[in-house]
Amino acid sequence: MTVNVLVVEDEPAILELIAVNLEQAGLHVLRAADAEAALRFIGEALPDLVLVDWMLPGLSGIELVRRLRREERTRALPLILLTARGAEVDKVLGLEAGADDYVTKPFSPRELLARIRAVLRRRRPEVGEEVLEAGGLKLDPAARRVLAQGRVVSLGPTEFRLLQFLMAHPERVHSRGQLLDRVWGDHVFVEERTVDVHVRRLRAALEPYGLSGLIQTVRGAGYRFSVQATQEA
Amino acid sequence: MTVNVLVVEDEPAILELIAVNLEQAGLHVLRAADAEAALRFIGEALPDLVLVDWMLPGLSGIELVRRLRREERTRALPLILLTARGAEVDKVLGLEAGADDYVTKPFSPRELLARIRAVLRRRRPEVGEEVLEAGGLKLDPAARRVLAQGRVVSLGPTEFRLLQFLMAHPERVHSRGQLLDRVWGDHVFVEERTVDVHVRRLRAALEPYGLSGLIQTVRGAGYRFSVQATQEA
DNA sequence: GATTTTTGTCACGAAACCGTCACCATTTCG
DNA sequence: CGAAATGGTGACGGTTTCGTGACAAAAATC
Repeated sequence: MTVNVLVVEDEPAILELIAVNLEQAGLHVLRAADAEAALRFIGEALPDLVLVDWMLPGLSGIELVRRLRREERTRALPLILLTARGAEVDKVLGLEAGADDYVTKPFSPRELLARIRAVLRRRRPEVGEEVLEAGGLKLDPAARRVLAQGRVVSLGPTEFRLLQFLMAHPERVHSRGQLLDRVWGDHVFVEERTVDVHVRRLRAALEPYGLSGLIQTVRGAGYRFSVQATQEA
Repeated sequence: MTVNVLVVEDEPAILELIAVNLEQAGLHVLRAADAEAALRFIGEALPDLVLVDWMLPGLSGIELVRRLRREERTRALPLILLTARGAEVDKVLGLEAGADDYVTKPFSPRELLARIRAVLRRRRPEVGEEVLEAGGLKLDPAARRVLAQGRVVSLGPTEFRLLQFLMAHPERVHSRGQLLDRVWGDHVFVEERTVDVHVRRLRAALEPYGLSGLIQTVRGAGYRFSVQATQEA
């Protein structure tokens, strides 16, 4: 899960300083020297977060923030403003314009990273929060807990996500490729057979509770979560 | 220090009337036409006070109040409800939902301002005044005291707040990031692993009283306060 | 101002988890 | 029937994650 951060800063030295720090922390850094370039970048692909310097040639940082907040597509884009000194006015203006946070220069790399993390996690996902219940199984995403016949089932993170996806799309065959995309993520490179192993682990975890046959193999196609029995005689 | 007031009102004329009055009194006014917009505003930056109209399109004012009171972050946010006429039912409902005060339309600017000042003066002491009790534990925020099986447990301030938050939101996994935001505060920058250490200290403090397993680790996700046992088989 | 408590960070080790492979059983099809 | 394809299964090394004890800085207390 790489995080893309767009840094908008006209001073090359500072830009590189920031970029190196962020990249050391495992973030992927996109660079823009002014607001126009930033807008072009964002127009092509939405980054996960934008770091904007307050003072920019041409369109100022605060104007950039306002522009981004006006557009529907970029309204929820996390923004952090870099303000020069402890100019209180700027901070207030910046936050009012719609920035999620501000960092005053000079700043420590740690502070910057901490703020970035804070802003990134503040976005509330709220997707897939509903409790799934089927065939004697109850999966609660908020509690990250699975109950089989009312008893707690211990699952690893991947098995949990796999079961969650299968239960969310029951009575439907999913190919190994689809499962890799939806459960592991589109960008990961793992063998398709890995899915088999996780299915096996999932089955093994459910089997002690008398729940077998819920996850069915469809030869040549993939796997399916089904409450209905598959008796074909 | 300027006071930010968020006014939630769908009638543009009334909204402007209120806004002009408040701004003349030196307050800074943020405007929202409905509850959804208000939630977005509040999500970005907490105002000092929120003025909510009772009648709103979509999510009603009272629903907005309830939502805000449910969330830990906005629990202490001062709220004033604008009710139509002297409908006694509405007043009671509004106050029960968690509003700090109500103002009936039509109102004089002086009255509104007076109420605002009054509410701001007696700002809520702290989040969560209620006594929490679960799994042999009893946490009293007012007394800042925790009882385990009736005996006093000695906890540091941070451990206390951590336990309070966990007990206030039980049976739910909280990531280290969320815990940092809500126990330490959004603008505190500490390592995520610090949460681990405090959880350990909390566990160590509870363990002498035979209370273990209350704070559970969910690998790859975070921690959970749960009364249900995790023992399988 | 000195002592005690609290707090954040780190290093280390244990445990859990993951991806891959080899091997075997079963099915499919020439 | 035999070969190829497909999926189940157990095991193994590498990585990630978490618990734990120690330590120094900061804060509170006396």
